[in-house]
Amino acid sequence: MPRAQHSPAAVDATRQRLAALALDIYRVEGLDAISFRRLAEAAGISHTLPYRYFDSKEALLVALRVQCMEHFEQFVRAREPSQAAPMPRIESLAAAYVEYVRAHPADYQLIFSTHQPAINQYPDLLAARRSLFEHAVSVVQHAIDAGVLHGDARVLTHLFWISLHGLMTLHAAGQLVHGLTLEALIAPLVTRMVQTTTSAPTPGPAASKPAPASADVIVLAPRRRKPTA
Amino acid sequence: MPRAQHSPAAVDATRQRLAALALDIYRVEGLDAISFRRLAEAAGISHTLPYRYFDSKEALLVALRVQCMEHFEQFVRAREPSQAAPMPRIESLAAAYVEYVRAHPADYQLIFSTHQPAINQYPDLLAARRSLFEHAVSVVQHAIDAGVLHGDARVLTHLFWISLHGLMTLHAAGQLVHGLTLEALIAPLVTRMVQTTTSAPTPGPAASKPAPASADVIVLAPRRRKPTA
DNA sequence: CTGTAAATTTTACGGTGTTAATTTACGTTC
DNA sequence: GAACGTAAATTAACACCGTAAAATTTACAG
Repeated sequence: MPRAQHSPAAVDATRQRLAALALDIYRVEGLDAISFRRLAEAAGISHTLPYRYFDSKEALLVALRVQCMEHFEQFVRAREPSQAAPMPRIESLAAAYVEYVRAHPADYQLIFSTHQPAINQYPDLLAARRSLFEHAVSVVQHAIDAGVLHGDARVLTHLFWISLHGLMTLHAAGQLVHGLTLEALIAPLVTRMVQTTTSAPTPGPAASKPAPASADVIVLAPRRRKPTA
Repeated sequence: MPRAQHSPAAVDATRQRLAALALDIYRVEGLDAISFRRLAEAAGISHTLPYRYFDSKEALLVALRVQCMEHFEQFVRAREPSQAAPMPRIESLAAAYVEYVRAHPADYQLIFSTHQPAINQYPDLLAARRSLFEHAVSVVQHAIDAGVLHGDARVLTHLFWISLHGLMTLHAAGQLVHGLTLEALIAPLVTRMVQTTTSAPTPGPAASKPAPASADVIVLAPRRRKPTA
């Protein structure tokens, strides 16, 4: 006798539609413009109905981040050369990364926004990040297998990513210091990244097993201390 | 006849006091807990009086950022070895940077928070950032003058900073991928940073004058193309 | 048609940033 | 010392916001 429940698929579709709408609002008017009431108005529904699709505003923002991350991954994957030497593949990956941030700086800022719940608390976020990261790892692993890179693929990938992210997050937020542009920094950065890892077979103690650093005083590996062995 | 105006010094002092109070709230309860009403209550004043000291909430947040940046610089300067060889000085600077973020992750996140007005729009922010950056530049310049580093000091400093910032911002936001820790990444990162710049005298075309890149297709400098000269 | 449960809207509460009106406090002048 | 004028500070008000609960509409089985 009761009214039939909406199919989970239909609910998911509406959730997607709302998320897409919220993303539109974000892109045009910024983060502060995102609100359930505004979103509901844009969708032509009452201002509490979004609660059927998102547990809270935080959940909505997480959904937006996931959406952006998936788009990011798809963007990067689409620009990957099908057949290429290992290092050019890595460079293409880096180039695609940069290209994405230049094309969608706001989306990138959303993905890596500070003051956001830790990624570990949302399985969807974790999965999206993992997918993107592991893709990069596979490209790096390919270079390692070919003998042109040396070290642990995940650590190496993370090192590459750290540098790229540092540059792109500053660029997207307009925080590069005056006089220095993305164009002036990206080339030397990538050059250094690549050149370091290809030439040096990761000198034992530092890369494979970093200094214990259980105490919080010494953070950097003391470079002048000779290996005890 | 009129009531005496408060001296600018007294007004500044109160502004400082309110900013310090807001920073306390932020550190304990996070960004969303910062509000004029909450701040006013903590300061024992009416909820609109903060407008005497800050044009808007955005201005308050900017003041907090400036406050954190000044503390950051002071923290780093205090840990600088007075006399040391150029490269150890740079390493100490990097270590101090890392130490600060580990000790005050929330403050660091605030300084570099995304979705904040561009730094160029607030002279105070610009000055604070400039001061911190130029300090680092001087340390790098010292190494260049000693002949142990090669290249443009500002570009080189920015490259160092980008990598450190990439790592620390991910660390502070809890966004490092699972299994990889700050401790495991900081040593190889710094090792690579240092090693690259000391060994390579910045191979002409890439570092000094990056590829034109007026079109937005090619971003990376094509590494395999030999210098025409 | 009717009952019933799901879907949706309406109502309500406490909180926010911000502006305008109002009150308070104090130095100057009579 | 009382009255005045102005700066300081508070109060009142508005339009938002997230969220919870109540009220209502809607769609379908019988």
